[in-house]
Amino acid sequence: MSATATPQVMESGSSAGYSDPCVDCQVRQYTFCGPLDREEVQQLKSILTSSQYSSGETLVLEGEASEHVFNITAGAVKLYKLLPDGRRSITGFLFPGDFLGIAKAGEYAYSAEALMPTLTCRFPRKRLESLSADLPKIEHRLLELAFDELAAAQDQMVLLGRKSAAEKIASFLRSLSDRQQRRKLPANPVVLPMNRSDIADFLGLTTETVSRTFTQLKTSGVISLRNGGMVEISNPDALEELAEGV
Amino acid sequence: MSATATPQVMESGSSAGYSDPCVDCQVRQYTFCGPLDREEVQQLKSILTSSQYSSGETLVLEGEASEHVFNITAGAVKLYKLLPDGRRSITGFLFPGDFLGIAKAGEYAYSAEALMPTLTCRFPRKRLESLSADLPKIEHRLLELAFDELAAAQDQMVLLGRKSAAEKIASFLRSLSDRQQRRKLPANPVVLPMNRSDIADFLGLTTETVSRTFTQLKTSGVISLRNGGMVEISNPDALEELAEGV
DNA sequence: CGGTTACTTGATGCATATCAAAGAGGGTGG
DNA sequence: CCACCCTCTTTGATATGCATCAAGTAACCG
Repeated sequence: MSATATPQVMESGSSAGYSDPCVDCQVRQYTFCGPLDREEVQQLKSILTSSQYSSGETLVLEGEASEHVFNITAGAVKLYKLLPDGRRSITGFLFPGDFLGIAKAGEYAYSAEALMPTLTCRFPRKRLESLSADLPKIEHRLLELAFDELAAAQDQMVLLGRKSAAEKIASFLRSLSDRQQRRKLPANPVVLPMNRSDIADFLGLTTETVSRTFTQLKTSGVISLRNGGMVEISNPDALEELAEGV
Repeated sequence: MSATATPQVMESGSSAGYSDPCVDCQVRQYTFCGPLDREEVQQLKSILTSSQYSSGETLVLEGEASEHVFNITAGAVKLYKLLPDGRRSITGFLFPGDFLGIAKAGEYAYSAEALMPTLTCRFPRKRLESLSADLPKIEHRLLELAFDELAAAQDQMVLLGRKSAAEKIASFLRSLSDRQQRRKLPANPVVLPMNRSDIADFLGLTTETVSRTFTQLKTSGVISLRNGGMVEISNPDALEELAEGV
């Protein structure tokens, strides 16, 4: 297993007279930086590193000491865990505004890999923790985010444990569409930065079943497949019904 | 769908000259009350209600306004979500020391039902939140607990998405055994307060498959079944290997 | 002790996995 | 700029693990 990639890094603490990346940040409202005032953001900025990863690069490895936490500011990331024999489970996809760095006993609980060129704000865990001691707003917001993620994890358990292949794909597309809307992007078409095999490992299926199910949904007029890995939801109501398992 | 049960309640804020239930609390170290000092615990106690539920009683219903959060102090609880057609997914089991009350947009994300006579400390969410504003230790601890739960949720996703029936049962037994140890109970035998159908809905299987798999594990000498829903782990190494999917 | 519920076991079926190979892009070097 | 190659996706044929359907058996409780 290779070591975590060392990404190209742009130091950001220093001044340059240009516009402030945190003030201009398009995703701040979604992150733990959201509730902070101008001065508090400056404190955060002083410990943050802006780092970029190219497609396929690893951000963190499961089991590594969790020295950093990240906010995704652009791109997309997959989180995954491996069984000893190579079986893989993708436990989530991250998009701009999402948080990365869940740790258990000081080690990352999963590996994370960029699905496309990705930008992050990276914080040394220790320094963020000391800062949080002074700024309880940070932990309050992190707790909100953690509860949201827990609720999403529950939904994913229902999906994995009790939904059919078609229901899984429908739920997946709806969820991505919803997340696009939360980021103020159009609900349609749904952009898929991940390949069929990633989707399969996220939904507990195989590549072939994912492909066949896409074809079925296409044939039945619920979706249509566009170039560049995009999916047009032609019949949102039908997709919704399928997803909810009616 | 019936309303949430109104449990028998014992007011605890009042004094009685007896020993203090919070000071004596055996599970405090596991809960968000853990890091508080004597005086802070008194503040918590003033907003808490001790409530008990009998087997089968509902603590909270998915979709209800989440007015309370709970610490389980005795007994056992199952958390579940339903699909419209009745399919059920059990998303977790709670034991003494565990926290209940994950909410999304002010509504419970799941239903919770007692598996046996169960005691809880129940806190009005609003009042706990205002108290947390003064006692950042509470949110800090809650965040730790939420991260632990998120890590556990990731493991459950691997289990549901990629493990065989035998691996699921083995992982399940190991996990219950570990949790017994964390509560300073013997690792063996494993006590199962839930029935086969609950286990099935937790592992994404059917009752029949759970039963057959128990029989297999028994036949192959990995476990043996005891009275009162207890399982003796006869060969912990074999169980471990199975669980990890080697 | 009878009735009820939970558990186990057996026979069969099906949704999805597996194995296999044929398109479809997409990038690169000639 | 085109031809080739590599990877991803789709489609087809077959296999299988678990679900479903169906009884029997054990445990529990009034």
